[in-house]
Amino acid sequence: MEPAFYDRPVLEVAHDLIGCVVTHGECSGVIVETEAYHDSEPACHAFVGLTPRTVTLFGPPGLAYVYRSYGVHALLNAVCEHEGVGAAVLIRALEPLTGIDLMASRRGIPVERERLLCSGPGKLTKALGISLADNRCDLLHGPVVISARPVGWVRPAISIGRRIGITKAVDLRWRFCVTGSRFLSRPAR
DNA sequence: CATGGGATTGACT
DNA sequence: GTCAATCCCATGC
Repeated sequence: MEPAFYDRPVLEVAHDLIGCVVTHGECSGVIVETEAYHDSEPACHAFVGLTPRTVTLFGPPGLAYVYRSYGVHALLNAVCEHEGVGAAVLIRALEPLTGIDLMASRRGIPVERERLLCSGPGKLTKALGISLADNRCDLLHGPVVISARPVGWVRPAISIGRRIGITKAVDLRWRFCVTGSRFLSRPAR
């Protein structure tokens, strides 16, 4: 992945991250679901402006923004657009690729339930062992790395719909999914 | 300094 | 379908 990849409109990056690979240690998976967030709309944490929590979102593109959701789950985002703009792509689901046994043990479910290992933003961070300690890590160099689409994922069919689990700006169609994937947090509509 | 609200999940009815 | 868990941090007094 080139550094300039993330220095683009967040909707383009959210679309183009579909099919790319997230790796942490021996575990990896293909991104099958993303959502875009931008400081111009109220569902984005950066909507409130520059605070200790949102400095990462306004920082340089290509860094990870990892935050705790509902006091329980760590959620992984890729910071986008120029420094000074608060925008990021939420990684919402992966199709498991490597380290599946370790993912299953971290998730506490059998490997046979592959479809459920990374089918949600909180599930995938738990499966890959990603935590708040990975906040602000460089996604080009790790520990959390996002790399380009592998063979067979060069032209994924992508469906677009509304974002999930939010109460503001609910009508924006800023969610991107691999059409027909069994690994989504929820089916595309 | 106290309060309240989540970019969720899993257990349960 | 409902609901609690659990913690960071923005906001307001």
